[in-house]
Amino acid sequence: MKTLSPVICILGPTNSGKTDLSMRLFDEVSAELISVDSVQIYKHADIGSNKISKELQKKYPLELIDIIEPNEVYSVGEFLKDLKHSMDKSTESNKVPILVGGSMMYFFSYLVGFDDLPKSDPNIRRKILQDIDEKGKEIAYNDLIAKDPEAAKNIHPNDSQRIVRALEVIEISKTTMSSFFKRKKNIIPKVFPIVIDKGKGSDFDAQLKNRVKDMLKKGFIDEVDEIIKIYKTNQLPLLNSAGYKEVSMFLENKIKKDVLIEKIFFAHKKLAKHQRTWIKKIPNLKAFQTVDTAKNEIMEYLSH
RNA sequence: GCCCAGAUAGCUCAGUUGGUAGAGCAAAGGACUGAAAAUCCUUGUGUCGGUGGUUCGAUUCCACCUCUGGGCA
Repeated sequence: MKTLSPVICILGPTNSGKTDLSMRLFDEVSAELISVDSVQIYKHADIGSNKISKELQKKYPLELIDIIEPNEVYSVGEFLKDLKHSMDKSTESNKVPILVGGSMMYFFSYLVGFDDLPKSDPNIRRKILQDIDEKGKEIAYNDLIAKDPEAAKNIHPNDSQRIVRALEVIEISKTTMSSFFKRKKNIIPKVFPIVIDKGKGSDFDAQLKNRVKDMLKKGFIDEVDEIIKIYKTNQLPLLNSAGYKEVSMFLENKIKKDVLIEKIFFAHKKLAKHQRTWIKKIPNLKAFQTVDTAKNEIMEYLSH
């Protein structure tokens, strides 16, 4: 039996140097880079999700990017399965898995735990959504209180997305959603999770703004236009994500070009804020402000 | 120089038939179990441009002033 390799996790808000750090580690250790990113998962979503260039990808191959079409359903559950495969692969080839990315719920589920709820069923979901459309979400929420008061307690009456999900789980499983909740701990023998964040402030804002300008220069708008043409719809989860939503609104003439940059910038700032809120909840993270200090500490950890 | 329209929260603006004001965006904090870069929750004192006047009371009416748009010379 092989000795288990330690697992390095690099988390952090957008624009913090995660990718940089992962590539520099790759230069020095025999590693498998694995993306933890709910948008880079998608094919065609390159510029807006800040994927590294095709050129760099040759030198730094990334697992779990470009694995699904934007019109396919994907979610945390799928991700955890895919992640397991990628990790197994890297263990077999004696490489250190380096998980890097900004999808904090994915990281949270991997590091803290996740339960086997039934996966979403499009037919049942459609039925529930239709019901809400006809009768309103108040009725749906009351329905949830009746069927699963425990779950309802933790869901706000306005949060229709969660109400739908809870009703869906009940419908599929014929039991309550809360009965699944155990936060079953994943067993990770050796894991070294770190967060890199240079902090908010004017530097962060300025860099983020430049990054957004860059995206537009590289053809972000064309990218979104292309995606809408290929899949013949703009009703895709991808087009709801930070930046993609704004560009798609621009293409529908709902916002003007001169405010587009600002809107995308704000969307990304909000994303960073949301990511930081998640990060506070993840236990045992080692925090770093610069790529250098983080890299040194990780190298030191790996040398034992 | 004249005429018109503005000046209200960090930004864009609403409003008060005179009783000191509120939306969206931004900001701050938070929730989060198969859409999660999603979805949702909480938080609003701001010389209501300045100075005077009328009034019990003015951000609201009046006068003048300053500034900003636009038009005419």
